[in-house]
Amino acid sequence: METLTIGDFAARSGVAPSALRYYEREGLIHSTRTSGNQRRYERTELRRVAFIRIAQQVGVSLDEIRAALAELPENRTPTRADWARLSDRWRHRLEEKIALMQRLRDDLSGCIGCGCLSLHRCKLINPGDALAGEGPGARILLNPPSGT
Amino acid sequence: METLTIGDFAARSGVAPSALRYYEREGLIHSTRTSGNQRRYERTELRRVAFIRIAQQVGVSLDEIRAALAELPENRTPTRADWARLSDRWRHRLEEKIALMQRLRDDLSGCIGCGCLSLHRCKLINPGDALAGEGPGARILLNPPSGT
DNA sequence: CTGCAACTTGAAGTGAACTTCAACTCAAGG
DNA sequence: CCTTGAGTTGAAGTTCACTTCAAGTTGCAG
Repeated sequence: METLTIGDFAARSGVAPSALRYYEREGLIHSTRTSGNQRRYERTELRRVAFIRIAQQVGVSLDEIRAALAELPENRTPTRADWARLSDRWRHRLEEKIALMQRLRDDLSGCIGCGCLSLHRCKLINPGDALAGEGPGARILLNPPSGT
Repeated sequence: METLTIGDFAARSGVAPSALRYYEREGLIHSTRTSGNQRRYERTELRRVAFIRIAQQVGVSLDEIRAALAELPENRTPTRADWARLSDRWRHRLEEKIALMQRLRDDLSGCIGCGCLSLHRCKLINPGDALAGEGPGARILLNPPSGT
C-alpha cells in the first residue's frame, strides 16, 4: 500500500473526511487522484495534518497555518530539516503563548480578586501603563505587542 | 458619575457596544436602564467583562463562561472573595492549558522533525500508546484525558 | 459481472461570536 | 426648543471551520 484513501487517511489522522476535503479546498493539504478521480494521500501528508491540528490548538487560524505551510518546499517532499525549521518557528509562538498564559495565571487571582480590574489601569491588562493614550481597553493582554 | 453609558463602558472595557449588547442578551453581563430605556453599567460590571475576555483567551466558550459567572451571587455585588474563588478555579484551567502547551512545545520539534508524526504511534499524539484500539487519531493530545 | 461500501461534487446548513442595518428615540449643549 | 451624537430594537449578515445532503461514480470482494 503506497497511498491512503481518504477514509484511511481520516482514520489515521483523526480528522473527518469532510474536514480533509475542506483543508484541500483551502490549500492546506494535497492529494493525488486515481484514474477514477478518487483522492489518494501520501503518508507524508499526515505530518501536515498533525501540524495543522497542533497549530489550531495554539489558537492559530487556518489562514495563518496555510501561510506557515507555504514555506515548505512544493516541488519535493519536505525533509526532516524542513519540518524542523517550521517547528522551530512555532516553538517560539508557543513560548509566547505560554508566557502570556503564565502571566494570566500569576495575575488572575490578584487582579480580578482585587478592585483594580477596571480594564483601564491594571498591570495585567496594561502593564507599565505605557499605552494609556493609545486607545483604551484590554488590548495589551489580549493582543500582545509582540507579533501581529 | 455613578454609572457608565454603553459607549463609555465599551471604551473602558475595550469591547464593542454591539458585543456588550450581545453579552447581555446571552446573560453574561447586566445593566440597568434609564427612564429613557438606555443602558447604564455599574463599574463592577467591568470585572465581569474582564473575566469574560480572559476566559476567552484560554479558549473557553461563552456558554461555559456564563456557567462560571452564574456562580457569582446575583442579589449582591460580588465581593473580592467571590471573584477570588472564581479566579482560583480558573487558575487550574490555565495550569492545565499551560501544561498542554508546554508538552506541545517540548515535543513539537522532536516529533514533527522526525519521521514519527504519522499521528497513530507517537508519544506526542498518543503517549503510552494505551488507547491504540480506542479509535485512531490525535485524540489524546488534542483532547487531553483530564477534563471534559 | 454484480453489488455495495466508499468515494465524488457543489450547495446548503451549522454554531459560535459577533457586526451591521434600518428605523427610531433619547440626552444634552447652544 | 432644536439639533445632533449616542442609544434603542429586531432582523439579517459575516466569518470561521466545518458538516450534511443529494445525486451520482468508483473500486473491489465475491
